[in-house]
Amino acid sequence: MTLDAGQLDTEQLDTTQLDTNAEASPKLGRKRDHTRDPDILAAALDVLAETGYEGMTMEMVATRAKAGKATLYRRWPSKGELVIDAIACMKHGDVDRDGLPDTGTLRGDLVAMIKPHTIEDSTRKMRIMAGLTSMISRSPELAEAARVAIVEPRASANRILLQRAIDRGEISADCDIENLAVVSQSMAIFRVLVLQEPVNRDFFIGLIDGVVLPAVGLGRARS
Amino acid sequence: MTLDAGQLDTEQLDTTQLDTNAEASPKLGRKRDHTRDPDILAAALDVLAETGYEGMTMEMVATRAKAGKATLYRRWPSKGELVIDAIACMKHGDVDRDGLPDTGTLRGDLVAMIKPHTIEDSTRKMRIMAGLTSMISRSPELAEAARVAIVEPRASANRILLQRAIDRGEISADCDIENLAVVSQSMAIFRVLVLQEPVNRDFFIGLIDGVVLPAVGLGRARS
DNA sequence: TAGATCCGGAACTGTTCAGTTTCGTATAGA
DNA sequence: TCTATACGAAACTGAACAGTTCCGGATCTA
Repeated sequence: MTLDAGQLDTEQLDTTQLDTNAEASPKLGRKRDHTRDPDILAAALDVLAETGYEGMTMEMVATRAKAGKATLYRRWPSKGELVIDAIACMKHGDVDRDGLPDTGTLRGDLVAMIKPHTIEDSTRKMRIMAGLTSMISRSPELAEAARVAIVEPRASANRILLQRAIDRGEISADCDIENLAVVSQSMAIFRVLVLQEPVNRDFFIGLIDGVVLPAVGLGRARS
Repeated sequence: MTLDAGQLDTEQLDTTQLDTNAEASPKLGRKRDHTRDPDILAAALDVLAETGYEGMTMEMVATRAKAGKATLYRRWPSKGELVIDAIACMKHGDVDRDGLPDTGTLRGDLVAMIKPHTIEDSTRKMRIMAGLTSMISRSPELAEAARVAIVEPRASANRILLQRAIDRGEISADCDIENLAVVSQSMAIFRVLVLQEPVNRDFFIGLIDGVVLPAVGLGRARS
């Protein structure tokens, strides 16, 4: 069993090494770039999404990244740390207020969030999440990395949209922002993980019109 | 890797064997009871909840059930089938209409569903679910078994309560029953799996008052 | 071109675990 | 009591895989 990623006292080393290597020792025969890192991390995420943590082997990651296993271990001390790093380095999408849609209505904003790109991205993240679940309960670092990289970005976007709707007087100020901000993610993970059904545009629209908007006093339950 | 449970053409054999063994061959020196089955299945669920599918070893299950590994393999052809059987044989709680609370209000009914026993049971099921996720995407039988034993009972209970509320005119008939019936489960799994936070009475009450009731036109968003 | 360094590939080690086999024992029916 | 059978325990087999080691070639600097 590989509980190894569980209790690490060395997780500090990771970032430390990264910084050090990137800046120091320019005297040598070659830049100590770790040029292959992005390829390897991307490969790790791919394999993770496809096979899950337990099904993922270092061989698979190496092969997919056209690298040698040795290269992986030169850079990360274990499979667990590689995965944590891969999650942490995920490009965690749109968090900035100004990049968010602002259509004037909550429904407009929520619907505007559903772009093909977003659905694709979301599905991939759900799959990665699914692949992580067994490990998450054993590794606090991994749980935190996943929360920051996958859950928070979308949750905080939703929080902002809801708050704007409150500010403009569109919805009541005492609605349950915290829960509502993660409803769609929860339902999406449930759908992918448990029901094995696709998460598509219709699903999200149905959620907005059937749950979120009614829950803030807009939509069908009032009409 | 143990994808074994994936494509089985023999899952019929399971129940067939059960029935056959229970009734046939009373000629022998001992009833062919498979007396140890319940202990073993219970042990399997325990280990599953604690360590997940990948972490669970046949040794653990045998030890916990005070049985030998050989006994397990005499009864089930593989680890995958044992797990499927364990899930399928789970006592899937209150599904009958008459056992459900009927307090006269939707809120009363939903709150009445939250008994300490239910929370405990729910938490255990969430953990088992968490332990299954990696395998669910590879085994349709397992996915189906989990849906029937874990998801459906509660979802259909919620559907009934919502329908009753509609019938008595308490809530609008065009509310999104299908989605609302799985909101609390989705959020609970999300909370356990991803956020690693406890699922307790307050959480469920918060969900009822902050999401479900507002979404059907009752509760804070209307008041 | 020479020297240092990084990389990919491939062979290797050790462990874990699913599944098997064997054996001594307990038990229920004749 | 005798006999057939199910059982627990323990040893065993074989495969998969994390992590290591070694080497030959590529690439950059001087």
